[in-house]
Amino acid sequence: MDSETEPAAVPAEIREELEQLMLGSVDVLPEGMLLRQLMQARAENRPLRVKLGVDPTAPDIHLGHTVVLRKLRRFQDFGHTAVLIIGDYTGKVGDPSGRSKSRPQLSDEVLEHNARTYVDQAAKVLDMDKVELTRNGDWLGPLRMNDVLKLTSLVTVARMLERDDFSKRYTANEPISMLEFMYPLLQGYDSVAVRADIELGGTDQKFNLLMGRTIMEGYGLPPQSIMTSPLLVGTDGEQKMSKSYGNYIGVSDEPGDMFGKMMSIPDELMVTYMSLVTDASVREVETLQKGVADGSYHPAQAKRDLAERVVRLYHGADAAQNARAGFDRVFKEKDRPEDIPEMAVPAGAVRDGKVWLPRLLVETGLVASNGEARRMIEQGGVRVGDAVVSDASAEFAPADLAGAVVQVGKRKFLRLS
RNA sequence: GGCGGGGUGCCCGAGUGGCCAAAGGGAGCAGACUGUAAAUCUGUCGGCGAUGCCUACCGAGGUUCAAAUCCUCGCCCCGCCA
Repeated sequence: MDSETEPAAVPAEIREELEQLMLGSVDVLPEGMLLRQLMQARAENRPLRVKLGVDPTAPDIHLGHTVVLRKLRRFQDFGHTAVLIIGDYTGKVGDPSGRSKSRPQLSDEVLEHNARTYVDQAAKVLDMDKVELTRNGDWLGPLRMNDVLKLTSLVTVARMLERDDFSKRYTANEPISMLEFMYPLLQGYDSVAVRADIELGGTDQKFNLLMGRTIMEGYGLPPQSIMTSPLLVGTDGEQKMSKSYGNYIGVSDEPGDMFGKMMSIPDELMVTYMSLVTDASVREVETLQKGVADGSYHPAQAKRDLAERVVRLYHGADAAQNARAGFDRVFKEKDRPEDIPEMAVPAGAVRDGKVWLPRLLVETGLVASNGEARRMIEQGGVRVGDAVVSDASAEFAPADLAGAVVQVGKRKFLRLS
C-alpha cells in the first residue's frame, strides 16, 4: 500500500478519528500508515495495539508526563487497546535519549516504588480497567546471551551513531557506554514482545521508536507505526517541564496550587497546553486559538478557563471552581483567601514577653530562615493584620497578635490564635 | 597501563595568594505595573536578634600574617594513546 489511498475511500468517521488522534503530534510515521491501520482495524473489527513504554525513573508525575498518556487515552476512547509497559528492566539501563551525560542507574527498590506511584498516577488519565499493563522485566530478564546477540546483530554501529544525541556526544569526545547502546534495542524488543501496532513517545524518542520497527522486522513481525508528541514546555515557558527545573505542575498538586501554576504559564503556551494536557477536541483548540488571536476571547479569561479545565481533570468540577474563585479573590481582588490555616503563636517565637517578627515567621514556617524573613520584611512583602511591616526589628505583644492574619508575599497566609 | 584536563553557591559558570560570602547568567523569592502566579521593570538571592560574627569553593593535612587560589596525600569525573 502507498500514500495514494484515495481520500474519497476514507469514511468520515475515520477521518475524524485520525484528526483527533493526531492532535498536537509531531511525527506520525511512516507517512499514511496510521490511516491505513485505522482502516484495516475497522475492516477486521479489531482494535489496534498501542504501546507506551515508561521507565519508572521519577517518583511523581507531572503534566509533562501526561502528554503521552493523554494521547494513549485518546486511542482508548476510540476503542483501541492501550498497552502500558512499565520499564522496570530498561529503567535499570537508563535511557540516554536527550541526555548529554549518562543517567545514573537506579536501585531496584526505587524503581519498584516509582513504578507503583506511576501506575497510581497514570490511572488519573487512563481507563485502567482496559489497560494491558505489563513490565518489560518479564521478558527482558530471561533473555539469554544468544538472544541478546541476535538482537545486537540487527543494528549497525553506524545506524546507532545516526542518532543525534549519540553523534553529538561521539564527536564531542564525550563518553557513550555500551550499556546505553543497548537501550534502543531493548525498547525495540518490547515492541516484539507485545506485538505493537503503534508506539507512542515524546519527540526525543523518535529514534528509539523507529528502532522498534527495525527490530520487529528482524523478528519477522510487521513493523509498528510511530507517533511522537512534543515535550511539554514548563511554566517558565522555556525549558521542558521537569521537576529539577522547578517548572512543573504535578498531577497530585492541590487544586489551588495547580490552578495558580496553570495561570503562570506564558500566554503563548495556552494553545499548546490545551491540545497536549487536556481532552479537548480539535475544534475546541481551534476555538481558543482563533478567539485569542482576533481578540474576542480575552487571554486572562482564556487562561482561567484553561486552568479550571485542567484542575477539573484531576480534582473534579467543584474543586476546580473553588480553585478559580480562590484565585480571583486573592489575585484579582487582592483579598485574603477564605480558608486561612490557623496556628497559635509558637512558644519559640516569644522572648521576654515579646514576639520578634522575623522569629515569628521562621517559627511558623512561613519562611525558611531568619535572613529570608528580614529580606521579605525589608522588601515590603510582609503584612501583619492590614498593615505592611517593613521594619525587621519589629516586635509585638503576644496579645496583639491573637486573631491577626500574617501574610508573606502574595500567597502565604496564616491566622494566629 | 601511560599522558593530559577537571571537581566553585539550587544550576551553569568566572575567579590562580589579600580588594571574595566569591563576577556574570539562569532558576527562585519580593516589590511595582497589569489582563493572570503572562509580559515588563526594580530589588534580592549561605547562616546568625547582625554596621559585626560563623560556616563555605570535592576530602584530609600543610606552607603563609593571609588560601577557592600554592604544596602533599586521597576520592571522584572526563579525554587521548595502548
